[in-house]
Amino acid sequence: MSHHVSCNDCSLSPICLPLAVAPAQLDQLDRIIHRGRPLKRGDHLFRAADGFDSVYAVRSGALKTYVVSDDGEEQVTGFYLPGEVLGMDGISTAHHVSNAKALETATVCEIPFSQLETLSQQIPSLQHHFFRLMSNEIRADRELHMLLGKKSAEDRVASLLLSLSARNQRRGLSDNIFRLPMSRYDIANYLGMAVETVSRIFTRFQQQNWLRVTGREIEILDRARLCGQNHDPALELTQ
Amino acid sequence: MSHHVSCNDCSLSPICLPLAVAPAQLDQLDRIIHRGRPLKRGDHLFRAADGFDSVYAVRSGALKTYVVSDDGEEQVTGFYLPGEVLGMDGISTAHHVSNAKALETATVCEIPFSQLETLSQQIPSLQHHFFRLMSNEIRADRELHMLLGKKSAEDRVASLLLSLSARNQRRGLSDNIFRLPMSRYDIANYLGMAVETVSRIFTRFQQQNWLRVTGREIEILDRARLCGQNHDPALELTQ
DNA sequence: CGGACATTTGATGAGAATCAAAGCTGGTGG
DNA sequence: CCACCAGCTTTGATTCTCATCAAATGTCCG
Repeated sequence: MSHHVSCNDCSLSPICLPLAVAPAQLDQLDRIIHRGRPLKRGDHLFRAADGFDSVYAVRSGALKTYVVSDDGEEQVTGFYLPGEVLGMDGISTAHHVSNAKALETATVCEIPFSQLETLSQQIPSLQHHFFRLMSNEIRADRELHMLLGKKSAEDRVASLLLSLSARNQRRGLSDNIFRLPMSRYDIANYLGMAVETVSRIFTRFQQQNWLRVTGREIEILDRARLCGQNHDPALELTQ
Repeated sequence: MSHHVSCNDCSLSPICLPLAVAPAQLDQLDRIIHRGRPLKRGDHLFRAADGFDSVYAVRSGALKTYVVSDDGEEQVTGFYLPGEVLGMDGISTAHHVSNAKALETATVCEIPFSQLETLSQQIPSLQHHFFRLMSNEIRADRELHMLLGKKSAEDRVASLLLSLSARNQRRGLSDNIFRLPMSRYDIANYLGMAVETVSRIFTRFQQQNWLRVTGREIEILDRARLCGQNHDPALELTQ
């Protein structure tokens, strides 16, 4: 029980699980949470086929999840930043179905799921919040489905950048200047494209002055264009 | 309260929500469920931006869900067959985020969500089952992510056929001969490809004797090949 | 029977993957 | 503290899968 920071002291509590729990009951939640030692870049938090016991909230750093197909291909399925919860895809199978790997030094809070279920029986708002969390994950997946099914490579990259931007803002950080925790490979894989294409798109965005890119440092210069993208036929004529 | 069939009498109960509820408590679940009048092909069960009140279990027929992007493009996000639950993506937003439309005459059971939450407080196995249902949806989305991100058009079509086959089997129907409830357009849209490509792939599968296709009637002739797909380089040489 | 829509087939083209190779970076150890 | 190396990133050339365009055919339903 080394790194004992209670939810009370955690700066993420307004956007993390405590959000759903009245101050009077926060201790109950706090008691079931384990704070692990930091993960180093490349360390696995869990692997597919590990028994499923817990979900995890990111406290610092960043992780990715990925699945591996029968023929050995990896598919990055998500990026997780501080305040976000991962591991929920294992609930239905008693074992994890994806792998979770630290993209950089990271700390997580472990939340044993059966205890969380018990606690949810006593705290309706916690049950509700957890349903919402999972629902949110499903909703995001629907949007991703649209992105992968219907959108161009440029749209996909823009969309990921805007998502990261919004999530930074949610944590009270700058939404215009931030650092990508993941490699171009991870971005490409997540978005279903080749690394080279991601790289070229960063270059193109930069030439158009929509973005300033220095390695993994990103500055968004023209959010409107990045949102709208170039699909508006009227727009194209005026350029 | 017209079409009153209780869960007790429903042939789907072994694969639907009642699966999670002890016989003694089934009445409680039964009482909160509304059985609506049948939907005709093309009718909407709900639309994005409708208030979210309920989730729905399919009793007969089939539905699709879809989202519409800012620029008006539709993306089919799922197909729902008897015994399956839809609408869970609306939990987190208080309104639905997708649209649900009947692909053919269909009946559904409406399950008011707040009552389901209350009941879940009393029946732990129901809470657990619902977590599992949502987790399952997330897991399926991860697999779809892989499909859209990494797999060829042929793989995608094969994979959808196998999924429908498995879901038919789960309902006690034939897993080799079944009818597609959706159009080629819906298949193409769901899988992120053009109608013409879907059509060509059906033709190709048929020429290889992996499949017999008559309109929407499907017969799977060579399941192994359909699963394995054509990634085996040795195989390609011999053809 | 007719018409709208669904499906199939063919020809062409575009976007992005792949192949190839040259910088760049950051972490490690001397 | 700096040099080195593996892995990351960029850029260019070529290829290929699949989208798009066009049009014929089929099918279901009123």
